Amino acid sequence: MRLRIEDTDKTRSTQEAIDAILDSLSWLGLTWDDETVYQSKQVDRHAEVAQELLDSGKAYKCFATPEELTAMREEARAAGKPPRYDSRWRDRDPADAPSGAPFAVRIKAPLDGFTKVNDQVQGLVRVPNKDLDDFIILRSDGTPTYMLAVVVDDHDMGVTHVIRGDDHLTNAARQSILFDALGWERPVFAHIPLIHGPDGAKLSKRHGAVGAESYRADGFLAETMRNYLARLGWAHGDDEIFSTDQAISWFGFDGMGRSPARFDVQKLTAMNAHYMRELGTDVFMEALAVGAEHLTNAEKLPWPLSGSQEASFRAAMPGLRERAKTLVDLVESATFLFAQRPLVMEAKAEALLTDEARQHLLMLHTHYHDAQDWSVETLEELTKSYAAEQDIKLGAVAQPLRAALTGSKTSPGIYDVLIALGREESLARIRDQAADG
RNA sequence: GCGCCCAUCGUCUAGUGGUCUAGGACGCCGCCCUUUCACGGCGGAAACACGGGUUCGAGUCCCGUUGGGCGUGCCA
Repeated sequence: MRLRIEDTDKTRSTQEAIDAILDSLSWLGLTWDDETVYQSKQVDRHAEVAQELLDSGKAYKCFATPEELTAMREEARAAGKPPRYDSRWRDRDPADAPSGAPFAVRIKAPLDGFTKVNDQVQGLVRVPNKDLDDFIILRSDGTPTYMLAVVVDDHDMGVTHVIRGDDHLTNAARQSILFDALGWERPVFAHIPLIHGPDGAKLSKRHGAVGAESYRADGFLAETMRNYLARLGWAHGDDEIFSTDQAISWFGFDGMGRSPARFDVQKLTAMNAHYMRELGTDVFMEALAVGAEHLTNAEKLPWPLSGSQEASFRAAMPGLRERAKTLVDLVESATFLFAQRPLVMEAKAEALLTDEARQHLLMLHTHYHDAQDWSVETLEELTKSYAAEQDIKLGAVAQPLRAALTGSKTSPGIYDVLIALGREESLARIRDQAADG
C-alpha cells in the first residue's frame, strides 16, 4: 500500500486540505509503505512522457482556444450530440497555427470500436470510443492533467491494483487508452460503488458530515469507522461486527456489491455503542488522551486530568461506557465527576428532590458517614436496609441520591457513582441537598 | 440528450435455478429484567420495482419498462 497525493490542481490542493487527509488516515489507523508521493513534484516526468507520445505520433498539439471549445460544446449540445471535442487538430498541420500560439497536448484516442475494461467488480465494461474524445494530457501551461499524471505515476510506482469509486469507471477506459499507447501493462481495476447520503444522492456538503474528522469530532471510534465503512457495499455473509484483521483476511472482490449504499448514521451509532462496551477502558483513556481535543464537547472536562481526576474517571468508566453511544456522550456523562459543589441541578433532577426526599438524604448521610468502609457491598447494604426500615421502595431513596450526587436523573449505577466520587465528595454532595437537620 | 452502471424489508445486506411460506443487522412496536438511564433476553410488523420470456422449476438466467446513480472539464 502506498500513498500518493494527487495535487496537480494547485487551487484545490492546499496544505490544509492535504493535512486533513493525512490526519484522517492516521486517525483511522490506515498506514502505507514508503514515502508519500506528491504528484505535483513529478510534473517534469509527466511532461517527458507527453513529449514521447508526441514524438511517436500518438498525441498531438491542439491550438483550439477555451472559447472555441465552449462554443463547440454548446453547439453539439444544441444539436443533441454528445459534447465531445471534434478532433479538429488531430490531423492538421501544426504549422497552420499562429506562431507562438499556446497549445494543449491531446491523446489520439481510437475513433471507433470499444475500449474494454475488465473490472473486478463491474465485470467487462465496454465504453464506445466515440464517447471518449481526444482528451487533454498536457495543459497549455505545460502542466499535466490528472489523466496523464495518474497513468504515469501508477506505472512508475508499480501500482498493481486500482480500487476506487465507480465515478472513475469511464476514466478507467481513458487511462487504459494511455496505458496501451505507452505500451505499459494496465493495472487491475476495481470500481466500487459510491456511498450516498440518506436521500440517495451522492454524499456532499449538503449532507453535513463528509470528512472523517467530523465523525471523529462527533465521538465515533476509529474501530467503528473501519468496521462500518467496510460493510458498506461489501459483505461477508451475515457478519456485522468484525475486527480489522478479520476484514483484511475476508476481503475480496466477490463480496462486493454494485449498487450505491446509503450512509446510515443510526447504524453507525449503534455499532459505535457496541464498541464502546466491547473495548477495554484503556482503549478509551488512550483515545481521549490522544484525541480529546478533537471532540466537539472536549471543553466539558478539565484536560489534562489530574491524577485523582483520572482515577475517578477510570473508576466510573465501566458504568459510563455502558450507556454512552459515543465519546461525546461519554464526556457529557462524566462531567458530574468533576463538577464543583454545589451542583447545578437539571430540572428533572430538581423535581426528584422533594422535602421528603431531602429528609431521606439527611438520614442516609448519617448512615453513610458511619460506614465502616466505602465499598459497593457496604453501601448497597446500608441503602437497602434503610429503605426497608423506612418501608419505602429503593427507588424512593436511590433516585434523590442520584440527583444529589450527579445533578441528573440518569447515571451509572448509584453505588458505582458513590465509589467513583469517593467518600468525602459523596458525603458533601449529599449534605448539600439534604434537609436541614 | 448521449454513454456506462445499478435495482431483495425504511436503511445496510445474505441469497450464485429447487433447501426462500426469503435469513441477519440497524431502526420501529410489544413483553421481560431493573433503584434511573442503558445493556441484555424474548416476540412482532416490514422486501424479491413492473411486464414479458427461458425452464419441470426464477429473488436467482435473458429482454423490455420504470426508477436511481455516475460520467460527459486545459477538476480530480
